[in-house]
Amino acid sequence: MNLNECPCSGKTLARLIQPAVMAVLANEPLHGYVIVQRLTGMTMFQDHGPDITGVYRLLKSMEKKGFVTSSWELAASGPAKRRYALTPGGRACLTRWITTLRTYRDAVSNLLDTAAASGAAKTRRGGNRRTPTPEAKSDEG
Amino acid sequence: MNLNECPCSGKTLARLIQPAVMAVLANEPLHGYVIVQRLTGMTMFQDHGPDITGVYRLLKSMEKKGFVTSSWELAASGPAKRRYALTPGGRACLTRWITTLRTYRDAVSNLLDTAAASGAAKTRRGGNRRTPTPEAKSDEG
DNA sequence: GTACGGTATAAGAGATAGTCCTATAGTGGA
DNA sequence: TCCACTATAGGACTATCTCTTATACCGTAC
Repeated sequence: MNLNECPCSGKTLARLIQPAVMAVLANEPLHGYVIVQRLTGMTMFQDHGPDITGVYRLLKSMEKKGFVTSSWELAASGPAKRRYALTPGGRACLTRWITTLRTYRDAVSNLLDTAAASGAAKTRRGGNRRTPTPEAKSDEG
Repeated sequence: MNLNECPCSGKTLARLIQPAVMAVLANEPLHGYVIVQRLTGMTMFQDHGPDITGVYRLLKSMEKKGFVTSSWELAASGPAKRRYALTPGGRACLTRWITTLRTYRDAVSNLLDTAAASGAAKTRRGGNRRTPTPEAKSDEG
């Protein structure tokens, strides 16, 4: 029982790299490496950043699905870079993601309410502040 | 390119079954089947409900990790039921989940902002914000 | 002139999580 | 007997994610 190995630590909260990549690509075509840097600055990857291999792998699969296109960029100096751009299909996917994310955020809030109402959060004593939440009036607890 | 097979459809938005199960178990010990029914009523599983096999599988793994305990309940009629109860360790995990979920909700909001700001949501017309992207003038290929 | 770190891409192997299909067992109704 | 509902669960598969390792180019330090 090591809570640091548990998903509750927040380390493995993912499954959202796809929309995150699409979101940064929606602004402008970028190289994989730059995408990773952008993602690293995002809230969802705060301290650790996404796995680089995973991002490249994802970009490959996204290209296969037609969500992005890529082209090699040969600069005068430095290694070749692959430049990824969002396709109209990818943009449609991102648009749908936005709806999904709203639902998701809602679901997480709902889950938070359920969890908080269960009393699991009451580890600390000293008067659980009677939050004026709507469920305060329900006859539960 | 079938968006119905894409995670953006919201079908595969999961990874949160664990805290959901813990949240419903925090109130009272329950049978697996009842847990599934409770989950089905939650926002995050609105229309489809969780996979039953997955929930039983999860409960097993949670027991192995020490987050729940189980005991067989032999009623006068009907098949034997396994009754799951949250352990103190499981409760600690749930408490941590609450913090994680807040962070997660925050991250999703942040991602929503990024995605919405990218203009992906602007499927409707109404004057596309004049954002002459830098690569509009460079002809890279 | 090579060792090191940064930029840039990517495959292999494995872990984890979740879904679909199937199997079991008891109860009750048509 | 067949079917539906309650109740639990394994097998096989897929998707996703991580860890390790590999490559190639570049600049700087020693």
